[in-house]
Amino acid sequence: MRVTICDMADALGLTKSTVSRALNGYPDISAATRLRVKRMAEKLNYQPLSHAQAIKTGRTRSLGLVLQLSDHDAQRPFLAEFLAGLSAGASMENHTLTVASADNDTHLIETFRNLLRDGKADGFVLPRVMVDDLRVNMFRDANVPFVLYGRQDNAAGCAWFDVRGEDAMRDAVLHLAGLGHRRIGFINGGLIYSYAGLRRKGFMRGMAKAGLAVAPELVLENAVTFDYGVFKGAQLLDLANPPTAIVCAVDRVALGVYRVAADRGLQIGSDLSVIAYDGSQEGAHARPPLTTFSVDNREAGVRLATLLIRRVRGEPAEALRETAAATFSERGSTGPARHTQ
Amino acid sequence: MRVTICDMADALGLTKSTVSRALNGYPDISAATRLRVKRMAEKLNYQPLSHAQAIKTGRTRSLGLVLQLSDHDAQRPFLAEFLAGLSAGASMENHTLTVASADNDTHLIETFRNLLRDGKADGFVLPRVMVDDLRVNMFRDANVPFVLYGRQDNAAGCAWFDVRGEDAMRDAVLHLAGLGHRRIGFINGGLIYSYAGLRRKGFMRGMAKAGLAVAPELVLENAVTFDYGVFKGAQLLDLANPPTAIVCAVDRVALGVYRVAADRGLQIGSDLSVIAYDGSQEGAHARPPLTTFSVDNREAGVRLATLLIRRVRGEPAEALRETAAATFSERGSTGPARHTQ
DNA sequence: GGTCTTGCCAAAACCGGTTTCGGTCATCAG
DNA sequence: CTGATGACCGAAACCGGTTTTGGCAAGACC
Repeated sequence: MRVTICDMADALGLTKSTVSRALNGYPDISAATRLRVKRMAEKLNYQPLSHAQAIKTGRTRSLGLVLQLSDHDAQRPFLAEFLAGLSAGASMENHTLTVASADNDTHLIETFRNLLRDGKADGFVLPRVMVDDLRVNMFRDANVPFVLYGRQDNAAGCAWFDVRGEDAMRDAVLHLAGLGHRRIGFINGGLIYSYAGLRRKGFMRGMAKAGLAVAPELVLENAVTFDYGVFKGAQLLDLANPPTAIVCAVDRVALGVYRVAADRGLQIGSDLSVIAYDGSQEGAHARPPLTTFSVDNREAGVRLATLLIRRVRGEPAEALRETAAATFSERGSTGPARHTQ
Repeated sequence: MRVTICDMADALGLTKSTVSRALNGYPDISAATRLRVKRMAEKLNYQPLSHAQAIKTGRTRSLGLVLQLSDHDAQRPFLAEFLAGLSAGASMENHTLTVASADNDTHLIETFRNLLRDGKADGFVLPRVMVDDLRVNMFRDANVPFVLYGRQDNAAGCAWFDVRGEDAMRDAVLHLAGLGHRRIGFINGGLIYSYAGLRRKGFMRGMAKAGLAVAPELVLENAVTFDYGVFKGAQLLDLANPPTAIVCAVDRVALGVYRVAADRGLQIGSDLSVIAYDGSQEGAHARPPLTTFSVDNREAGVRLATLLIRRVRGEPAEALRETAAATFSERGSTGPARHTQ
């Protein structure tokens, strides 16, 4: 049987109200009693029943995550790691993770509303932040705690964790420039996502730092899948003066570029250098293995969970913002530029 | 504000006890009153607060899923679809999905226990069923509702949904035999998992049905990843009399075989035929696209959720068993046998 | 030495439900 | 006409917590 607050009260010779207030840090409990209660809780392994608390407090110690199915599947391979991190971070603070899904926008807000109304989530983790994000606007107005995996220009009320993709893109350019590449192409991700703007900026900064001019025809946008990689890659390689290296904002797109290169008889690594971003398994198994910037999605999950819990507990959003660096995984898809034109 | 049972009672001129019993189908409520109450619930959009109910009933209308991180990552690409199905199936019956994770076996049972003790899950979905499964033994003894994604020999008390991998393996063999292949290799998945035995049996049945003898050196086991595919694939192709076709129990392994074939200058589809199982994206993007048996993991999630809910509601496990067929996705990695030796 | 705080805890109400226990009324048999 | 029977619903207790209110004793103040 579970040990209840009444068991605690009996064991201590106190009333349950005193036990409750001792555990919740009310000021009218003497330090001695508080300590005695906490010790006993430890000893009996007492954990208040979250949904019994919830009926008064409204909070169930659970974090919400809603998967958007309409979303292209680029995120999916990373989902397991991300979830593992989220649930691990949550359970560190005795929270749990509630996962729901929605297939379109109306269903999405309905799902959020139901989870909130039924107290299934005290706050939400919002992955794949968009430039103009429905969810952010909703929660900001409704004063619901949330934390972003990604950043937002309209930052008021937003807590977040993000990996600095812009730095990765910059470093990718610098790495390629160091190998002698001067015509470097860029295939960006989906412009609706907030990461895309950052990564383009990073690419630009890298080019500037390397003293290279950006040829507008070498900068493409909105590629998020393998098929888009094929399409945009062809666009670049079919230019009269094609790039000798391509930076992709997303691993899968780079694999599309691999395909195009193969079709044209180009060897990745010698004829064409490619650097991408994500650190996916598929990239590691590609041939040659894809040089990329790896993102630790598990750690991201852990960070996001702890940030969200602190947010739920009332800390201001502005104090809950973290970023981390991606780690460069040099694997073999880059090489020195053939001809420095 | 939420509408509570008291609001309902007021609106109806009844007491909350009557409202509660009417909604829960107690027999001492007249049909007329019951109808009136249900109509009003509809009208006011009344939903009992699950954690308020839980404090008496012990059930929160939530399904549990614990991710095992120690597990190799073969399942991960499918996780998103699977989760989407689970949460969709759950929400169809007004349930939610609680996801946790564990990195080893002791942590695993502790995680399950905590979720149960805190009423975070009324029952569990158990993916990746093993031949000798700790979780199954635990829950069977403790009388905790659960449902398997996979089957169990020791079937007592087990409800399940599964895709008939054995039929797929059989059909794979028959397809290859139809193309003239006579030396057909088989690379099975992890023997600790219950699916492996079934798939081997399916392969054997296919061979028998095609009138082909099984060469023991052509049947390998325990390959679950790309790297294993490389290893076992090499083992087969380095034989003095190598197979002209290989059936793989897992897509990723087939991709390893692709690699080995490429290293030996063999064209997949003409020099070597390959059929696998899973229906992964990576397989579809491989070159040539991998012929495989696709599994609808989303649908599996939906089915499992509904089965588990019925199990929680008290239906006997034996009545809650379903299987489905995988769908053959012919994509280009098979071809007629070169030489019928 | 009486009153006024203050510190500390008990008592009781409450949260939104479920469940047990009675009580009323119509019906029906004797 | 009376007593028993059932159908139906209200009253109240309960679940495991939180929060408000109340009260007592010790110390501070004048």
